[in-house]
Parts: sequence; structure tokens; C-alpha cells
Amino acid sequence: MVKTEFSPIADTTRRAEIVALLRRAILTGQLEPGQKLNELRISEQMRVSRAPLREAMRELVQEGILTSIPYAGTFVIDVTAKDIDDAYSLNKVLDEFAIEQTWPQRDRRFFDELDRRHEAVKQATRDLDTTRQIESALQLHGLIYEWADNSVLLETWQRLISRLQMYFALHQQARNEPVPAEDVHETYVRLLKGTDMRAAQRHAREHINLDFEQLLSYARSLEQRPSKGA
Amino acid sequence: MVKTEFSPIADTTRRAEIVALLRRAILTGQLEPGQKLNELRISEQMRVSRAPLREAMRELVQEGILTSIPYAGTFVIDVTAKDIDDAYSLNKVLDEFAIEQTWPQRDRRFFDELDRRHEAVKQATRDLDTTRQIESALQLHGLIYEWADNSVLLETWQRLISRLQMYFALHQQARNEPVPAEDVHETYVRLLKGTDMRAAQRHAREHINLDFEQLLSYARSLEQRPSKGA
DNA sequence: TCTTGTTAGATTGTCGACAATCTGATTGTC
DNA sequence: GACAATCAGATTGTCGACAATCTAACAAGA
Repeated sequence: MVKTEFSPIADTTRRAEIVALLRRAILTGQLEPGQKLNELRISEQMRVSRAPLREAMRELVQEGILTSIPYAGTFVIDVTAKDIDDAYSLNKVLDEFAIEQTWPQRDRRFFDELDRRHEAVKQATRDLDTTRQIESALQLHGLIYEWADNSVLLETWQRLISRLQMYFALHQQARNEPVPAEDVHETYVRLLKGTDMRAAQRHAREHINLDFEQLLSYARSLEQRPSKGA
Repeated sequence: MVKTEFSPIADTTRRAEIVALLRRAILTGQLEPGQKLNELRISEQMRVSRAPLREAMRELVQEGILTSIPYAGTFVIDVTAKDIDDAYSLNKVLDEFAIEQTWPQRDRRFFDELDRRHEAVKQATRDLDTTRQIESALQLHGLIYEWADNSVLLETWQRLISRLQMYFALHQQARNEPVPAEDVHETYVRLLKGTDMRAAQRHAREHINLDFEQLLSYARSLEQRPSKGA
């Protein structure tokens, strides 16, 4: 008897699709921070009623990328330098923990998946597809969380990553430069395959440091010149 | 001119009240793990329509204490020993981080608040009010998170605490014993007031350890004899 | 001129009804 | 009797309309 593995079938509710659409629009920067989401207009554009749209928005509010004020509206969260700094410092701690938990569980499948995701980043870089580059880089980084076998940790990471992805997308969009050509993940992958856990943890911390420094300076520059809002 | 400070007025939507009602029912164990929430029945009991109820349930799903299966229903999450273990080990890491961040920011107001919350726990203990004892103990423990001045960390803690409160309530409910009379938080409070940060971190880790061990053995005993479901 | 009261328009919150889907029992067939 | 097809009931998902609330413009009065 062949042992076939079936993945869960897709959610077939409008609500789930709306969540996916909105999330993507926010995380890619199509919807700007602070922007108000008009329920009537969006529901007409999507050809759905307001009920599933509102339920979807509730989910994204709890997910932390929308914020809601009763009778006033629902808005894309604002990005402050402090938010980025907070997320960043927590991320350092979680990374260390995730690596520690994952370390003894690394096996052939782990290394294969590591290579696969690393390759995806390199491909996106070659294609000059910044959005996919950000997504795939976070996917690569998320492997240690998936492998740590701790559902609460994984959830926490995914909430964090929503914001980070948004920050990175805005950053990329703003500076509008060609993506870095060199492969900044080479060392990270190599150390995760090695035998020195401390070294891997240290590198993760410093490596992330680098990316965040750019983000922070960008966010600070935004706050120098506060926008008038949408 | 007197400078009066006003706190934001309460949310006046039905949705917000429903969220509060449901959350309380779940976290105090009135609604059992795995139990299905019938939308029609609950909406009739609360005298509201299903729309705000469903939106409230979406929020609690994202909060991690409900789980939803399309066209099947929304259920209170199941509590497995692994979940508790996962939450527990993450909590240790976060505690350490929270103490580290809070340490340099401790001031008079911090110590006063610490005493106030400690007193609340002792009062609930004297009153033999187990529900309030759990709540106030978690409040005491949460002070280091509120003081760490990291919004992402605080959010993470609050998500974690929802589950922990549920676990503790179920545990208390199950063993049905009088609450411990001795004051297990005395040392914790004293160390947070002291000068040895490492000692405080170490104690937090071990102190939590104790509580969790009880929880874990309880959860494991449940899994030995799986319930038939509601 | 500044403040306060009013009003119209737009938007969010809530409701009741209908459509889509699931579950379990029943029926019919081999 | 075992099994598949069908059907009724219950429940969730979605819709369109109405109620409650907010915002901004305007008018009235000190």
C-alpha cells in the first residue's frame, strides 16, 4: 500500500481570500502606513459584501498590521523607529532560542530545505524581484523557527515577521536601488550546517544587525519629516 | 489651570463587550477546551445578532484561544502537554529578556506598583478566590513586561498569558484544592527590588519552573485518559 | 473673532434573511 | 447485512438594508 500524504485543502471562504489579498497589499507596501481602509469601497472593488471583509479586517487587526478605532475606521499601522527597534531586539532573542532548539534536530531534510530556500533567495536576487527577495529571505530565516518544534514560538515569529516584511518592503520601495548582488546569506547557511552553535547564534545576531541598521536609519529619516497623513 | 489627565473612553461597540465576555468565559474555564461555540445559541443568549459575535470570535481565533474550521465551527483550543511545554520554555526566554530590559528602568513607581500587585495576590489568597489569585499573580508577573518599554514584547507576553491563564484555571478547577497559603512570590519581589539582576533572572526561571511542573503533570494525566469530546 | 449649536453627508456598527455546506439518518439496492 | 445514494435538519457563510456615530461645514450668538 502506497502511503500518500495529502495536504489540507484550501480554505474556500471569501473571508480567507480577503485576508490573503489584504495582507499581501499591506506587506508589499501597496497600502501605505496610516492609510484608512474604506469598507464600502474595498467591498465593491472585491465584489463581496462588507460582512466577510470586516471579519477579515478583524483578523488583521489582531495580527498586528491593522489598527481599528470604533466608528472612525481601520488603518494600516504606522511604522515608527521605536517599533522597528522593539521588533529587532526581540527578534535577536528569539533567534538565539530558535537556533538552540533547532540545533539537535537538524537532519538531512533540514539541510536540503535550507539549500532550497537559499537558492530561492539567490534566484529572486538574479531576477531583481525585490518583493520576492524579501519574502524568500524571510522564509530562509524562518526555517529555524519551523524546525524548533515549538508552536508558540513559531506563531510569535510569524507575527513579528509580518511587520518586518512590511518595514523591509517600504524601505526597498523608498530607496529604490537595485538589490544587493552579493550573497549575504552564504555565511548564515554555512554556519547552520556546521558544528559550532554559538558561532551560528552570534552570526545571526550580527547579520540581522546589519539589515536593521539600514531600516532604522530609514525609519528615523521618515520621522524627521512626518507626513501629513493620507 | 489644573492639568487633568483623561484616559481614553471605553469601547462602546457590542463587539468589544462580546470579546471581553467570551475571553473571560474561556480563561476561567467556564467554556471547556474543545467545546464548540454555537453562534445562534450564543447570540440569542447575549441578545445580539451574529455579525458582531462572529467578528468577536475572529479576534479570539487570532488571539490563539479559539480555533476555527470553515463550515464546521469555532472551538475552544485544546490543551496538550506539548502546548504547555512550548509556552513554558518560551516564557523562560522572554522573562530573562524582560528583566534585562526593565532592570535599568526600575524607579520608585515601579517598586510601588510591584508592591501593589503583590498585595493583590496576597489578598486574593486570603479570600480563597482562586480565579482572582491566578489573575493577580499573572498581573504581578506581567509588570516586568509592561516596564520593559517594548510594545512587541508586551504583545507577545499577553498572547502567551492568555493560554497560561486558561491552563492554570483548568488545573485549579481540576484538583479542587485550597490554594497554597504560603507566599511564593515573596522572593521574586525581593529580588526584583535588589541589585543582582542575574539572581532575579535565575529565580524567575526556577520559580516558574515549579508552577509549570504541576501544570505539566496535570496535562499529561489528561492525555492518558483522553475525553470523548463535548 | 471666537465659541457654540445645528445639520447634512459619509462611514461604521448591527440586524434579519437567504445561500452554501456539513452531518446524520433513512432508504434502496446488491 | 453491507454499502451507496438521497434527503432533511442544523449550522456556518454571505448578503443587502437600516441604525448609530462621526466629521466637517455652516449659522447664530456673545
